[in-house]
Amino acid sequence: MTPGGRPLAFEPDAALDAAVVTFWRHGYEAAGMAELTQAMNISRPALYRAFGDKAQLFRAALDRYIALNMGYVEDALEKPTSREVAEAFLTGNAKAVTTPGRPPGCLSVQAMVTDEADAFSQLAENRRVIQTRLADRFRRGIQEGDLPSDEDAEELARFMITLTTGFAIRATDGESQDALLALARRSLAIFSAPNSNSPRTEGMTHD
Amino acid sequence: MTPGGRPLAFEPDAALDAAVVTFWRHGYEAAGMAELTQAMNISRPALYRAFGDKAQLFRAALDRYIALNMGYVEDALEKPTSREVAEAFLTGNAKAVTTPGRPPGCLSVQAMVTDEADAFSQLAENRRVIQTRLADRFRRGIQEGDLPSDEDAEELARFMITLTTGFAIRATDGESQDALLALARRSLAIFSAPNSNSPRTEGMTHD
DNA sequence: CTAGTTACGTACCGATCGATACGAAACCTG
DNA sequence: CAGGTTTCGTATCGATCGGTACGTAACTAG
Repeated sequence: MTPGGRPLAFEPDAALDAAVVTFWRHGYEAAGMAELTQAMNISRPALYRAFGDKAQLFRAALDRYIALNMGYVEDALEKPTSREVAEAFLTGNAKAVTTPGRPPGCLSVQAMVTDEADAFSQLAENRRVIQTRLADRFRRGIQEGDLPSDEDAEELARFMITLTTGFAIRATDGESQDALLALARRSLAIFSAPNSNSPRTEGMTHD
Repeated sequence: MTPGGRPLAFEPDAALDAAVVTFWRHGYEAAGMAELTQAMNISRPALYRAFGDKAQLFRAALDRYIALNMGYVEDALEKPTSREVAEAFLTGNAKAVTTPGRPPGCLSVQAMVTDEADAFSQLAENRRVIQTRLADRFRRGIQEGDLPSDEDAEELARFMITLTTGFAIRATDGESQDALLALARRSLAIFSAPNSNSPRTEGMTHD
């Protein structure tokens, strides 16, 4: 059984890595099959046999991208305090989107601009999972007392995601890692000021 | 002289508005000529006669988009204090990227994800102009004393642009206007905390 | 009217898109 | 070896891409 047949002439993981880079650089639609096959150094039919169609290839590439390039999320979530979680999340992202030798920005953001419902929903789901885990972590922080009791965990998570999304686009626009790290650091000011649920004691915001 | 000839059968500005919406929704490359001509309700040759090629049409659409949908930038820059400038800029953007009846997000961000060097450089230039004007305004704020003397005007401007870029993507992801407005308000916490140039930035959590 | 000018849109261009048919080649089993 | 299985890549598919040639229609000037 399992007679074997002709063996593969390429390393699937290595080819997938090349696909990751291509999608990372160009997004989903702008990454053509011609460029993908050239980057992966395999023929077009070989790509379809190994990975299915373009949407399935993207799915596989996204999974590998997350596994290889978004480890900072897990690391951040394990930090002892909410502030350290936020700091690790933001600085980890700032570094990930400006890593020398890799495309600037974030595959998940580059490919968000697409009509393809498949790719879009996968990316939105990935974002939502991270945002939920951050919110859960901040909720724990409220319970443990390292965040004010009237803090809005969802809003804080939304703030984090919004910042990292911005980091990704800024990186593709050529922003330096140092500049993004400085922004990450200063963004933590949100932990040192009254939140939106606090009563308007200090006359800081006047709508 | 100038005998006239056959008159135009469509309103150029109305057609351009339709092009704006199409680029806004899909970005530069994903907006096909077929969809553009259908949205603009003119034939393909009519489009090329009136606007040149796709790149020129995009340029015209971008100019019109800026004129009609980015007025909040000018409004913000005229505010009396740096903090009010920032608040108006952020809230104005939050509203602009979630205006009912218009596509969510920002044309300038949607179209940033593209290989087309023409479109990309135009958008990058637009961003750079706004960022520079913000930085200039914040520099004035430092001179006038409404910002600390050790504040980094460039960094503050970078922070603003990064946030609004994030707002735009979050909007396309379905975030509500209220949620973005809350983020805009809370982002102003950066004005109430020591900046990165102050000695000993770390370890100042309130506890 | 005729001549000149400009815009009209059908029909089409070559190039590229994602995706495949198909015969040859490389492996295993017996 | 023969028979079965799997991958190989050339050559090609129809659809769509951005862009245009060209004959016709609508206007003005004389």
